[in-house]
Amino acid sequence: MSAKKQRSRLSDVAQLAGVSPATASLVLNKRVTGNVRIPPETQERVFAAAAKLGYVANPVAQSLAKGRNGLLGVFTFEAIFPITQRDFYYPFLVGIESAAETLGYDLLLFTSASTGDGRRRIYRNGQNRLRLADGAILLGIEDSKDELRALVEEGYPFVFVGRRELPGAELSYTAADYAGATAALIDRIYNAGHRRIAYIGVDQHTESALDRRRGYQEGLLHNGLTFDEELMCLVPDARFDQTAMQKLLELGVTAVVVEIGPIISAVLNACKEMALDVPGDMSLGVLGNPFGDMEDMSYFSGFSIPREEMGAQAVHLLIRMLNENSFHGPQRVVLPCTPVTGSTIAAPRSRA
Amino acid sequence: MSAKKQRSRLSDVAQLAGVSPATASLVLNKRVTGNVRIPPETQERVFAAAAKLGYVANPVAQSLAKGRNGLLGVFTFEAIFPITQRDFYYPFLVGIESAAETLGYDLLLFTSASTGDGRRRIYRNGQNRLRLADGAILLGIEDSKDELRALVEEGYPFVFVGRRELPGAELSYTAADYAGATAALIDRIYNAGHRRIAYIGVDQHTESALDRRRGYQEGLLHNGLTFDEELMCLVPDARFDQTAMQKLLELGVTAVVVEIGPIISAVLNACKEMALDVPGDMSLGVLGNPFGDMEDMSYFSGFSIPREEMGAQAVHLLIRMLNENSFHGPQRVVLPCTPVTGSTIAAPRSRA
DNA sequence: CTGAAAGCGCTTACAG
DNA sequence: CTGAAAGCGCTTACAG
Repeated sequence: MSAKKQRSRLSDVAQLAGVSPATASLVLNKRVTGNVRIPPETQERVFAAAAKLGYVANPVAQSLAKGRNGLLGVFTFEAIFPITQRDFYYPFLVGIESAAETLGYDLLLFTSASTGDGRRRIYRNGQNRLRLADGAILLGIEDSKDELRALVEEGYPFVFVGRRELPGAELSYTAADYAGATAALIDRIYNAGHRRIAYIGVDQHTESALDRRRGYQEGLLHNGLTFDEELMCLVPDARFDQTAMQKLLELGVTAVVVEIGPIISAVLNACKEMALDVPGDMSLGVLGNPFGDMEDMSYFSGFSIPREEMGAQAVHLLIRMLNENSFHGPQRVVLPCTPVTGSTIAAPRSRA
Repeated sequence: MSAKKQRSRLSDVAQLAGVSPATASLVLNKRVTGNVRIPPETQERVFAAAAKLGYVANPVAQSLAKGRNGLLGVFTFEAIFPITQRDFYYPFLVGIESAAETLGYDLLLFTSASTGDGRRRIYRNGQNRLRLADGAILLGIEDSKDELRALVEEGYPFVFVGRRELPGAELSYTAADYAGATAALIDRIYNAGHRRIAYIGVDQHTESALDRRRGYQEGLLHNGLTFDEELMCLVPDARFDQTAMQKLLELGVTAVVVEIGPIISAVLNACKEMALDVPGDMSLGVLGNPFGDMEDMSYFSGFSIPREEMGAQAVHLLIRMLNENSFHGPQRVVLPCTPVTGSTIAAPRSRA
């Protein structure tokens, strides 16, 4: 086995071709346009020398000299390929990868930033490792607002997949229009004949949850219904049980909209245990498509989240930001969700 | 919005602390051990200066100076996050990611190398883009032997996930022991009472297919059965039909082992159409677990491929190669497969 | 104990 | 048309 060959450098090529490194660089990077004019025969010599030496530019050196390297970072606050919830990042990554491929960028996955507890950190002893890439796409549920804020303050270009708001520091993101989609779902439920529509969610206040709740209220208002605090049902964990359902029934509820996640199972279980037929006795709207769900054959009525598109748009946004010379403020894209017909919404048995 | 802040450099920190860049570098990188001795108060000043300026080292410059960058490349010959066959790379990536995380490396996904036809190339106009990373993990079905050979000749450190043989150029890989697992499966089928065991596969000659066929022959021999050319059934695409099955029955076959892929469905269909009970009339061994299959609840009897482990071991191997100063020849790891009991192997109805 | 200097391998104005 | 030079931001022997 031969020892590792000594890699040839630009200067080797230049020397062999009898030109300066500057000229070799120009030729090899095809910058011979406009004011720069190198005789074809000189160019030939450079190309021949490069070919003969098997020359390949050192991308790290190029990065340092040029100030950018064509790398797009991907940072997730949780392991990117989880074994348990394997579908979580997948659709986003499909979109990210395909956009990166189209635009000719490579992806840098930050996997080294483990904290040992399953979470990941952007800053490690003050160092922002993301800077290895020209900019980054961030994803994750358990994001750290502190780190995001530091990133914004540092002026590092990044796009979050999902709406994220930081008091006092605005960031760029691609998001799904949960509010609009939820309001539209309320419309559908209203049009099916329902007048008492409850909201069931978890006791958490992420941006996307807030959007859904806002959409719920807007949907009610829009249809001339009044928002009833008692119908807004936020439970810790997925603790929705028969008691809770009984209370809703007594309040005249004939339809519920439910956030995605384990809470859906809890609601279905409660219905089953109480012998409530879905959608006969209780219509059910789901506020997003569960992960891994094939939207075209979904049992649940609701809407699907454009996850791939969110990923792809994040890449486009980021690259646009990188190509701008000056900072134009945070960039945002809000994408519509697709209604999913499903079979869990029907007319109420008896109109209120 | 404030304009992007001017990033502070090491020299800024050094100046503010009243030391040379060299000293600042030493302190910041915690290289003050052994012969290097810097008074605590000086160190304090450096740290204070760095904190005050919000200094973050430029990883690109560090890479250039150090000669390596802590990046592990991941190159797939097909899109890494396929929409259709979404499970293909997934288990490997789980292993790769988790090993990279453990060992503190970041992953560089080469997504820019599209050829437009769904395939990807390592070399683009002579440039090996993989060199952005210190070394790379390669995966893929439709690998290009030419590119692999060029990579070996170039001395670029890489590990293939899956056995790959190149005449005249040896490469490093992690593989599953298909031969051993197949032979062991033949043992199980033999022990269930079968004496005429056919092999059904596709008309392709990948390394892993050859391994399985070799294992089949070894398994037969090992049990005192003779290899019968007629029982080796290699069909183009997944074209296994009733005619083919009929022929096997006439040859006295009571059990078949089948390569993974669409061919399994073809075999099952043929059985169904001919009203052959599995495993009553025909026992079935599957040579690997289909992608996305949960091995602990598999219907199919056979074995499962240690895909995650293959990915993780590839990372370990690669890093070992990178840390060696001299080249020690190709590194290889062959991992055992896990038997899967399943319910498609039973005693033949009538012993031959 | 710490600084000056060279070097990592490129690119990019700037001269001529 | 092309070269010499400076510079990208670090690290690492080498002196002292």
